[in-house]
Amino acid sequence: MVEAETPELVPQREVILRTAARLFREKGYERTTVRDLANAVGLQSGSLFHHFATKTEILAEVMKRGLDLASEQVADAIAAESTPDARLKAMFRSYLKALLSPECRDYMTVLLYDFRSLPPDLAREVHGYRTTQENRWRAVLRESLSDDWSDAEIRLVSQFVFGAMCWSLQWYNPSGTATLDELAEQFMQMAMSACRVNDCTREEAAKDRT
Amino acid sequence: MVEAETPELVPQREVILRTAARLFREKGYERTTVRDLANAVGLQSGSLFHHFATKTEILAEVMKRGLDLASEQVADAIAAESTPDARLKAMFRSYLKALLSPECRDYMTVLLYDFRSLPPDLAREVHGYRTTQENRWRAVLRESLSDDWSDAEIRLVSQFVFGAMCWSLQWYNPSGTATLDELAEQFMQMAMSACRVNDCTREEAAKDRT
DNA sequence: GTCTATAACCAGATAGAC
DNA sequence: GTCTATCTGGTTATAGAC
Repeated sequence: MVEAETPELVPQREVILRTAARLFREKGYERTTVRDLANAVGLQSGSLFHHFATKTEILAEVMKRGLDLASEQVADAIAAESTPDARLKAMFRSYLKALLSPECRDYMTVLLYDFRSLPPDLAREVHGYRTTQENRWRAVLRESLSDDWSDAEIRLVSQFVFGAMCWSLQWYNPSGTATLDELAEQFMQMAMSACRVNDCTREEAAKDRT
Repeated sequence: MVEAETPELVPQREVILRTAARLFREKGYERTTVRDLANAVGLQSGSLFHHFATKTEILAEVMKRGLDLASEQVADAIAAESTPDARLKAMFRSYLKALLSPECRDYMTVLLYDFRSLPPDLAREVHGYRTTQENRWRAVLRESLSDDWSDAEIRLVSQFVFGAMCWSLQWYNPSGTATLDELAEQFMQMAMSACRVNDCTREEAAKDRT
């Protein structure tokens, strides 16, 4: 049905989640009251609890939504490439672009900053979600790097490069001079070199051993 | 005086700040009550306000203390080296080691996560502190990279490599297998290669132009 | 599904005795 | 400097009418 595209028919639950992501990013989860959120979507505070049982449930949904949105974009970009090296480059490029895209940015920033506000059961759930994704991205790295890299080494490289990318949520300004595409290109190159030069180091070490 | 070294003579204000850093890191600033903090240092909640005017003042002090502690260690490490390249390597190594050191880690994590809880005036103050430091580190980068790098390019590289380092606060586990020295060495190498390979890219681009 | 009204609780900060 | 006692206001969540 075409009606599904009209803004008026976006389910109220979705509107609440989108608004929550924006407010949580701006003010932090703890400093955003259910009254703030309700008013921002044009409701009274009590009405929110018809859609969500607790405030923390909203938080967890925002985080999982962020992970879903980002992983979908990255998975699509990877699937479009046919060589390991091209897949790795596509992963880096699309990961940064997905993180900083207007659709994802609020959700992912909340995931980054407000993790400590989740109660233990929801924390486990979200953490599981996140781990699943990280393992997927590490598999792409593994595929492209030489065979003798240990799991620990792969993990270290991925912590370095994905850390650099995630950190962009701290400083990225959408109204800055560089376009998102340019930024993604340059970050991809730095990420590739962080991987490759580690390869060089290993080759030198191997030479030393012979 | 030797007495200054005995634990009993550490000023109460210091004890409060140290404890606050630890609690804020564990539970987040907003979820740590003044009662939690007071009890953790063996006081009643009202007594805290003899040492600090407001809860946010404690937060700002914790953040500035973290920046001071880290920058001191990095500055010392840089000062001990005599070539630009050695200074750059020393900066990367010491920055990671300082961030993750038991003395700094709590403070710096609070700076990272709880920035949004600062009222505007304190936010400006802490942000100024932070900018001053970042400019110092960028000067070390500039000194070691070829002359034709623009300010924007320097900024991008520093955002990448320092982002990767800061992100370690998210995942670093002091009781893990690798020592902090090993970790710092590997991160330093990846950071150096992210800088250098950007140099290679530029050389290729220069060749293309001729 | 949304509203109004409110329950039940907990927060930061203050005042004055010691 | 620390304590006790308390003020004031804000918080999540619920109940029942519409």
